[in-house]
Amino acid sequence: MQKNKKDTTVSAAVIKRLPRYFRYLRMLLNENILRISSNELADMMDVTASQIRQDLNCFGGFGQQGYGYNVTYLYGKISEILGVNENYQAIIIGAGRLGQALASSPVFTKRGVEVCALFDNNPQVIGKEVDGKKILDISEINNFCENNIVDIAVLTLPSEFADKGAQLASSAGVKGIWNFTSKEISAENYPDLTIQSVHMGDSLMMLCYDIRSKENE
Amino acid sequence: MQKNKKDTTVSAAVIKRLPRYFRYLRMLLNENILRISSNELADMMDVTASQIRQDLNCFGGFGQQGYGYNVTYLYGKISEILGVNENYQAIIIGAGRLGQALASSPVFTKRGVEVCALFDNNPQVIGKEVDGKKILDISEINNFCENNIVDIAVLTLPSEFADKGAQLASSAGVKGIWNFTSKEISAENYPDLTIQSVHMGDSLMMLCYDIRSKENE
DNA sequence: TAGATTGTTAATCGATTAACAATC
DNA sequence: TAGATTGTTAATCGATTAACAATC
Repeated sequence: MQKNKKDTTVSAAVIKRLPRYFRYLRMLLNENILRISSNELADMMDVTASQIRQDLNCFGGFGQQGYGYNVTYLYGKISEILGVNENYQAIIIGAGRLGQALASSPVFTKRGVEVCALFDNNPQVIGKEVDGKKILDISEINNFCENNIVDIAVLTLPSEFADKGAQLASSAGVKGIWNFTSKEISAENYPDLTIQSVHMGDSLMMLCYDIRSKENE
Repeated sequence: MQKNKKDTTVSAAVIKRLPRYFRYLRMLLNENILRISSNELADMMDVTASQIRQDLNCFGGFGQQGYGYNVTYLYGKISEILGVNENYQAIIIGAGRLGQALASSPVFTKRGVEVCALFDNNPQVIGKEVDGKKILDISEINNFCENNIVDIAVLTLPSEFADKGAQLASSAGVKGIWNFTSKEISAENYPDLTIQSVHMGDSLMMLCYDIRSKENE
């Protein structure tokens, strides 16, 4: 079998930048800008044109010499790479304030992910609906996942139950975990799962660090 | 004036790792482990001992040859570096579901940051209290910040109002913005402010990418 | 064809790792 | 003192940038 560009692994550094390209390309589309050169985009995004060309070339030649990049086409390609068209289905484990906030936020729909249900163990919220999605009893999670395609489990339960949530998600057979707790989910414990942690707390601490170092200048 | 280690700028790569050290050290303290070598910590965290020693040495010699690191002391130092003891005060701009969720979450208190008020323009929520914090009318923001010390503004309003929120925060005189919208806040427009964006959506997209690339293996 | 801009190779820069002397 | 482990320098590795030939 021939090995083409798409088969080779792309470095994490590049992957991390893809969502940002996605955001900028969508902005350009919204502004009806249909053509852009790596230099123009580089100016907008405050990176080098070289980096943009290198990054995009990890996935294939999306541009055209002498012309630049067709924004619609490039946006489509990046969307494809990031799985925006896969229509991934997500469940939210932990229907407290954060879980409910996410359920009704555009963060999923904007990226082609759909929330199909929430789960909790609190009788006060079980049975409720958030943005048209039902909050079910946590004990129904396996049953639900057998009867519905579920790709992603979002962990929005208290940090002390993070691992319990991951176990539930794992045994329910999801492909990935989107972790909002402050605990790390050990990848070794869940070899079949892909895990992404938001770690909002880390972000807050970096903000505090930056504030302090600016003050001490 | 003598230039000491603390004055030299530390690379962003190192700073990004500090909150993780903070989390692991707190875990160790909770388990009453009061002494640790770079090798042991490296095993726990799945990084190299060399990296740990290099990272910590950017801020000073926190260890002791032949002994290792005193966990209590090191935790204190990292906390200090990250500003955990500064008692920073935060306001939340946008008291929708996400804003209210954050207001009542432990993400702030665990890191020594205090939420002192929320702001919104929706009469339905103005006057309400969340976890003991008042939701005030957005028009009172300047007045509030004049009469209270406010270091951080948390942006949890709809993305289309991100820049409006940043302007409000800026004119109210906060030091830093913690941005939860999907829009980027241009640092050039707010030279006096420190900005940290969570970009949850980017995290979700990377999760989707990883799921896809695992499937295509 | 001439001009523009990509795709790609080569050069540079920075970050990570290895090694070891200093020292508790 | 001997053993352990740091702090720090030197070597390696990877990521970013610069340069330019390919080509639209």
